[in-house]
Amino acid sequence: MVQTKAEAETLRVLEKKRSILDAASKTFREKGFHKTGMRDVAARVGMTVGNLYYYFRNKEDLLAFCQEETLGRLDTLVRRLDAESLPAADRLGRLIVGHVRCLNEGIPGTLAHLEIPGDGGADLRARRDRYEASLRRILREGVAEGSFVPCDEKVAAMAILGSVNWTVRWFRPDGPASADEIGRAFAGQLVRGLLKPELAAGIRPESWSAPIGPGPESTEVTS
Amino acid sequence: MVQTKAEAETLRVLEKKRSILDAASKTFREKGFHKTGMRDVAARVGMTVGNLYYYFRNKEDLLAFCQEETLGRLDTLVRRLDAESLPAADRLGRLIVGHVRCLNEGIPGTLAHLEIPGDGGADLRARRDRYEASLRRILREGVAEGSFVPCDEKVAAMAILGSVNWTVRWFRPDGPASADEIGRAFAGQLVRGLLKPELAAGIRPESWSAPIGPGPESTEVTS
DNA sequence: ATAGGATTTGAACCATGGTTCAAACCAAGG
DNA sequence: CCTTGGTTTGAACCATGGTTCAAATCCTAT
Repeated sequence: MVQTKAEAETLRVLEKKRSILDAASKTFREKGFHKTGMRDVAARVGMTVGNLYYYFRNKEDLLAFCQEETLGRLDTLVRRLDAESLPAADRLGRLIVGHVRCLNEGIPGTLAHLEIPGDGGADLRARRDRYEASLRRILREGVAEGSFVPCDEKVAAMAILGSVNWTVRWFRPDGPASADEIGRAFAGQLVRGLLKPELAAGIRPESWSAPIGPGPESTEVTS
Repeated sequence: MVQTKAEAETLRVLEKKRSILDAASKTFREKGFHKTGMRDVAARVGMTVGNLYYYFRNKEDLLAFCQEETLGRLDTLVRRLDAESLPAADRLGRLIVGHVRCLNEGIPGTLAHLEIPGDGGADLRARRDRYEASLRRILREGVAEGSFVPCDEKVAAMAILGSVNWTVRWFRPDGPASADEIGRAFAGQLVRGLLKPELAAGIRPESWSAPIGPGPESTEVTS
């Protein structure tokens, strides 16, 4: 039972870390990363500044874990899409809806994706690159299978990423439209922009509203 | 001739201000606004820190003028488009190409458009809103004239703005593609996403490469 | 209960970087 | 010349905010 005890300890700590990350994430989103002080985050969780540093090495770490969270969700999203083999248009549509939801939905809606990771974020950059590669692959396959209009998948990918990432700049949970609705609207518009005109009439953005799982359990919150 | 003398004085100052703004703009773009110090800007123009404050009140002012510069270009772009009455698809295409070029082309390619203006930037926010309103109007007219698929012009506008504004995050002048090429690719993709499928085959993004004038002379660089 | 480690505190530390300022400099004009 | 006002300097000022730390507190095991 030594294991259980140790794990109980760890769980307590893990929950604390998670609550801190929640507070940090929200505050980052509300005030922006630079305008957010450690003291702000501390106040939000109801602890003191110094105590934060018992759980996280520094501010950048806080940001890094937030980004990791989001990237984790995006990862599972991609993995899930790869599992079921759908035509490129549907996969892209689902990816876009899922992406918008990952960034804007749920409690720890993370703005962090916008911030540029510091030097310590080489790992994060790599994961982000991998995600972008997945997106480009979908586009390439769409062109290959003849449903997408021929185009430079790199540029097309940036257009799509711009649209979806930009949402964190203006989307508000209490606004008139939900993240899911925004996502479907975006997906319809963006997929239609890639599809060959004769196929464009057949898309059904309503069906692209994939369920978003919480981040993978495997997300390590170990500093 | 007293006027001439006074104006000569002013011109000297104006040039100095412009060179400072150039340096600031470039450095902001390279290192980001927050990572850029006044000392960096000063070093770039070849003057000392304190001297900057003889020409500009503070750092935020520097940012404000950079944004004003870009907004000025976008303004003239819109005005020019309104002059010649084209179908909505062509106007939107030209707007997109022009926007991408405004943000990424030429010497003072300004990243500032991304940064969120502080309290002093109410004026800037208003101008930006006006620009976005113009974009939405084009979309609305496109829907009205029956060439665009029915959609929420507000959401569609955000998708477009996201794509084009995001370019400042990844576009590099020495990269493989020019701002104009990127702009045309974006325009093709984004316009096609809005057009009714039966019309989508007829678009010519090549023709949307509008000439970009320098910012309007009326741009006041008076602090 | 009590020792020992985990946790929390609050204050202080300190680098960064925006900003100020008085003195020096450098024209032109008288 | 020498005065005047626009310009430049370099150092210092100082608030902000991330970070550290020794002491206090709490929890758990023996």
